[in-house]
Amino acid sequence: MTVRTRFAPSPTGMLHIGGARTALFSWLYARHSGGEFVLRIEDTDRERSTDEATQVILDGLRWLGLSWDGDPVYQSQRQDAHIAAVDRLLAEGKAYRCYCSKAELDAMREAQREAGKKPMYDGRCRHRKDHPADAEHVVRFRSPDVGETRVHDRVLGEVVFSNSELDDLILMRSDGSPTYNLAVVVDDADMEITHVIRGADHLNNTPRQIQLYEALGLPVPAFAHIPLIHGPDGAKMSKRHGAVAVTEYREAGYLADAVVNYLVRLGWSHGDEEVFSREQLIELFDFDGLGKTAARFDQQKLDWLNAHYLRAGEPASLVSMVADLLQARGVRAERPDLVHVIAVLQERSKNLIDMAEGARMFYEAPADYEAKAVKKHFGEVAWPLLDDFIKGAGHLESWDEAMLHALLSEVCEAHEVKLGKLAQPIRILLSGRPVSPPIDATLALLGREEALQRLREGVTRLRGT
RNA sequence: GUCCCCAUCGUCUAGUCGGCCUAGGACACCGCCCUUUCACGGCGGCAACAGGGGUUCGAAUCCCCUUGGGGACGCCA
Repeated sequence: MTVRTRFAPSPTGMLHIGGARTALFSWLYARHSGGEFVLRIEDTDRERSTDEATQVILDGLRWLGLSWDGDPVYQSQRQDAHIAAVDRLLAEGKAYRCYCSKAELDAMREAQREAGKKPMYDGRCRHRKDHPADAEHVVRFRSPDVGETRVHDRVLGEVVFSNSELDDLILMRSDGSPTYNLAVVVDDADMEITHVIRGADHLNNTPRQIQLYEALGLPVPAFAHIPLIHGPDGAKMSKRHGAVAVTEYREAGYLADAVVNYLVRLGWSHGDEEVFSREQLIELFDFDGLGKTAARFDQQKLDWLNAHYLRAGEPASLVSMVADLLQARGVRAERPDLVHVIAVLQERSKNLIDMAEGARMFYEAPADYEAKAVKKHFGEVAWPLLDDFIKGAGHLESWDEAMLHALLSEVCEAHEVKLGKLAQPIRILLSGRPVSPPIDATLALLGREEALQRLREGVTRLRGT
C-alpha cells in the first residue's frame, strides 16, 4: 500500500513553528516511504478563513522545501460529500437530529461543571419520538456508550478511551454545514490518507473519528500524534515568544535548511547526531525516532545551526540572498565580487542579515569612525606605522593577501610592535569599526586603489584630533 | 473539575525491550589554547535519571502511587 500523508492547516493565520514541524514530519514520512504528501486547506470556518492566510501557508511550506503532491484540496468544496455521509448515518440510525438550543446546552454544561463532572452532551434528544427535519436542529452522532475505543498510535502506543467519556458530537450545524470531525474523516478517507500525522492536541478527537470511520464503514488510517512545542517558559507557543511564523525566520536571515534541521531535532533524534541533510532525513526518518515529550523552543540552538549552515555551504549558494539584502539596503555590490566577500564572512556571521551588514563595508567607505575605537587604537604609535604601511603599500608589486601580510609584518617588526598595533587602526580606517574579517584579506578584497584611498582619507581626517 | 498524554543536565536529547551508565552527545554557560579584531577551531569544566514504594541477584530502563507539566472537554479547526 502506498503511503499517503497530509498536512491540513486551517487558513486562519500564519504557518507557525508547530504547524511547520507537523508538516515536516508528514512530508518526511511520505518521502521516506516513497509515498505522497498532500495538502488540504481546512477552510470550513468561513468567518475566519482567508485567501491571504492560505497563500502565507503555502509560501512557508515552499520556503522550507516541503513540496506537496497534486493540488491542495479545499475542504469547503467538499461539502456535498460531507452531507452525503451525514445523510447516510441518519438513514442508518447512526445519527439523529438534536433540537437543543445553545442556551440549553450552556446551562447543561454549567450544571455538569458545578457537579465536578466533565461537560458533555447527555443525549437528551436521542430519545425524542419525533425528529422533524424542518424545525431548526443539528445532527449528532449516536456514539456507543458502552465499551472502549482504542487508538493505536505510532508514537504514543495504544491509548484507550472509555466510550462513556465520548458524547454525541455534532456532525452538522443548524445551518447545514458539516463540522470538523466529520469532515476530516470523510476527507481523509476520500483522499486515501494512510497515515494521519498531526499535533498531540488532536489525540482526544481520535477515538471519535475512529468511531466515525467504523460507522461509515471506512478503513481506519494509522495515527501518529506529535508532541507539541512549548515556548521557553514551558507554556504553549504564542506571539509573546518572538517569531512564531516561519516566514519571520526567513526575514530574520535564517536559512531554510537550518530551520528544517532544528525543527526535526525538536522531538526526533537519531543517536547523537545533530546535523542532517535533507537526503539523510528522508533516508533516516521514521516514527521510532520520535519522542513522546513536548519540547521547548530554543532560539540559541537554532542560531547555532543557522551559523553552522551559513559556514558549511558554498559561498555561491548564498550570493543571491545576500545580494537581495544589500539591495534592500541601497548598497550596490559591484566592486569586489560578492562571492569572495561572502567567503570571508561565512564563519563570522550568525545569519544572512549579519552577513549583509558585514559585507557593507566592502562597498561603502565609512561615513564616520567609531569614537571609542579611535580613542583606543590611535595612540602616538599608530601614525608612523600607518605612514610606513601606506608608503609600502603604494609600491607593492602585487596586491594580494600574502604580499599584504608580509608588508604588515615588516612594518611592525621595524617598529618593534605587535601586529595589532597596526591592524586595528587600519581596520578602523577601512570600515569605521574595530571589527572586520582578517585585515590582509580585507585589504586584498578592497583592492589597492580603494584601500589606499580610505587609508589616506582616514589619516587626513583623524590626525590631529 | 473530568478524561487523555508526558516526566534523564538550564534546553534538545542518547540510553536497541534491566547489567557495558561512577548516565553519553549537542546548544548555552565558565575556564584555557590558537590569534591582527570579530569569529572559527581545539582542549577542559559545570550540570540530570521528579519523589516514594515494589519486582529482580541487579532498574534511568518493568509495575503501582504521589507530585509536577501539558493537552482536550465548542453548532473552532
